[in-house]
Amino acid sequence: MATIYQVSDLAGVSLATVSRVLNKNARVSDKTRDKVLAAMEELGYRPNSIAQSLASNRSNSVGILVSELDGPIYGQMMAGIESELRTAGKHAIITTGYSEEEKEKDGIEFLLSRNCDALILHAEAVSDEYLIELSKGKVPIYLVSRYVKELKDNCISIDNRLGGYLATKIVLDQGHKDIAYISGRLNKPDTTNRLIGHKKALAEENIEFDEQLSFVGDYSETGGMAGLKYFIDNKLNFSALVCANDEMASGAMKYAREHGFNLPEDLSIVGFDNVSFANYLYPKLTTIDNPTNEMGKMAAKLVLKTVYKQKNIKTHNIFEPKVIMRKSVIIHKG
Amino acid sequence: MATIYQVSDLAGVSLATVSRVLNKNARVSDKTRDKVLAAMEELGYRPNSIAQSLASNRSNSVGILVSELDGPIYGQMMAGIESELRTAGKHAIITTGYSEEEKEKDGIEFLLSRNCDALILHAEAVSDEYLIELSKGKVPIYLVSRYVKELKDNCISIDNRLGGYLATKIVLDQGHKDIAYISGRLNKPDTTNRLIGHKKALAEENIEFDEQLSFVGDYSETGGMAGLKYFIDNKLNFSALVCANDEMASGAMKYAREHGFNLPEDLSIVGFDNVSFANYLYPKLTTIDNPTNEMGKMAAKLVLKTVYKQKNIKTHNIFEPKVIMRKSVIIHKG
DNA sequence: AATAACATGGCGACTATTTACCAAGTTTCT
DNA sequence: AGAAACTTGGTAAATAGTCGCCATGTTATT
Repeated sequence: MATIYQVSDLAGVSLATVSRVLNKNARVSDKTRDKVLAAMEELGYRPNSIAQSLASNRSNSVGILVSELDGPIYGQMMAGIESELRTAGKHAIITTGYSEEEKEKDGIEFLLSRNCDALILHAEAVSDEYLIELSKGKVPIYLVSRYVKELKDNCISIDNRLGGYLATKIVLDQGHKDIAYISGRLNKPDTTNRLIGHKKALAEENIEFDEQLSFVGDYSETGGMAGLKYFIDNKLNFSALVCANDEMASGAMKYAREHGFNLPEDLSIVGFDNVSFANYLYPKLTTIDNPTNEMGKMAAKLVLKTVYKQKNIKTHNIFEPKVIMRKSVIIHKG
Repeated sequence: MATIYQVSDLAGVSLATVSRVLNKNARVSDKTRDKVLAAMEELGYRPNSIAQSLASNRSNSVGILVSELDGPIYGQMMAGIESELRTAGKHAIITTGYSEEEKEKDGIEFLLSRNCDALILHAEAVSDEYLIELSKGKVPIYLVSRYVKELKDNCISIDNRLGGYLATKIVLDQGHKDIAYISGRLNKPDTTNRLIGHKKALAEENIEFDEQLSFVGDYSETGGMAGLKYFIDNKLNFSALVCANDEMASGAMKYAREHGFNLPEDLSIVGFDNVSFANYLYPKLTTIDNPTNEMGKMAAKLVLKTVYKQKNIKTHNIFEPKVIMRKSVIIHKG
């Protein structure tokens, strides 16, 4: 493989000039630049990114940690991150944490050992304290879909409180009064904020929040099934069900259908996230859009702006959830 | 960040010895190894992977090209690749080609410019010739879910002919005789092989393949909808539909339901791939499992074995598709 | 106790590039 | 014409390791 020495030889130009052409950090006359570029072309020169990294102490790579590679949400997030980084010539080193504390820490260690210039983390299991401590290190970290107050400028998240509010508002607007709620585990702020939003929507309609009509699931399909089973087994009265994510909504749908419900006639259901399969469910799931793709893009932009000092990049940290109306909610006939 | 010099200082040992400990390529007495490891620990030493790469001319990174980051298939494939590579301490640089020739080439160029030790490609748009040419370069390439005869040792693929055969066999076994088939575009061997399998299954039952009852789709939901529309508009007679992938099966289901079909009573449907949402469809889709996750793992193992010379790794190149029985096919009442 | 095998030290070359610096030459402007 | 601004050359240090060689010292084997 050709080196800059050979390029400088062939172009009849000094090493420094070749470097200047490569890095665009100093004036080079058009004539000499053309000579250099022609020489590179002729030699098929490709800068050795590893040597560049070593000398400049920059790896031009950004470490990405997601919970899964094959979940519908993470895929979109990665797609967003990768496309932004790649157009900037940076690359993504991707690894997974499987929502387990030890594995997330391992993954982060792994990324640090690869000399990433920054980390974009979708860490779920690791504590706020750990992240705060980590952020004191030399490698800047950015959090997607997680809000940690102390690191708020480096967080990209959605307004989960508003999301929870909107989800419940959908069924309220259709006249439902008895609304069951399946939450995720309450140890994450995302989850509790969705619940707070739910309660707020109820309060606005002067409906008292009924502890009995809420269930703590685990964001999985089976969690949704368990939740609906619980409500039915306890002979509770409800005409609508709001779930804190689409997986649980899907599970609830399955359980409902297996137990003689006609959907959506007998039960209106709202999900959260708007994952890709929400559109494949029957009936198509009404849900709240969680713009993970754009959040991924924004996280990447934040890195480009703050770490790589690119100009003219506009960023914002909080995204607004949007209502996606489909077929799983109907007007309450009461 | 600490360097090996500081480690060797602190451990009271030579540079060479530290390197020996790091690379495990020469005998080091337990006593000195412990001293070295203790020094590393104390300094928080982490080898600089970039300097290692430069000096050893190995980047320990493998470039991955997939068609999308957020498709159900590619996610599983990446998950398989990444987990294998990571346990071996190698890392994955992931990029996308969006099934477009130019973008795939760009992506490959990008990966080559990052000094990857090998490429694992799920390239769909690029020609066989291009890949063969590429394989003559210094960086070895491996193909997933694609079979190119000239590179067969570097290809991981499934037996699509058998898959197509099994898919059609499912409905034949339930007594169906009039079987429609929605194919993908016939420019890819995967697609034509599935069709060949379909024809073979028909032939075994002495059913003549009816050109009218086959439609060329594009592997998308709308392709499936268009296919079913075509069969219906032409007033063709069929009780079962075999689709060359799950997306098209899902589209056909939607179209069928919107046009008054009761599923699965009025039409039995078989998909192909067993993507994650197949289980969320209603009725749950009977399909052929395409073990992309394992294929990804196998591709990574192949790289570990052939590029990184790891021992005791067993590999094979062709995977067998399996039937996944669910609810979208019922016995033919006729 | 002699010899072989093993463990370690020390050195130097090598990897491809960045970065800073100063000097010298060339344009351009006034 | 003289000064200022721009362009280029040349050099050298720095980046953090790998790799191979040979000499020397230390154990183990017989």
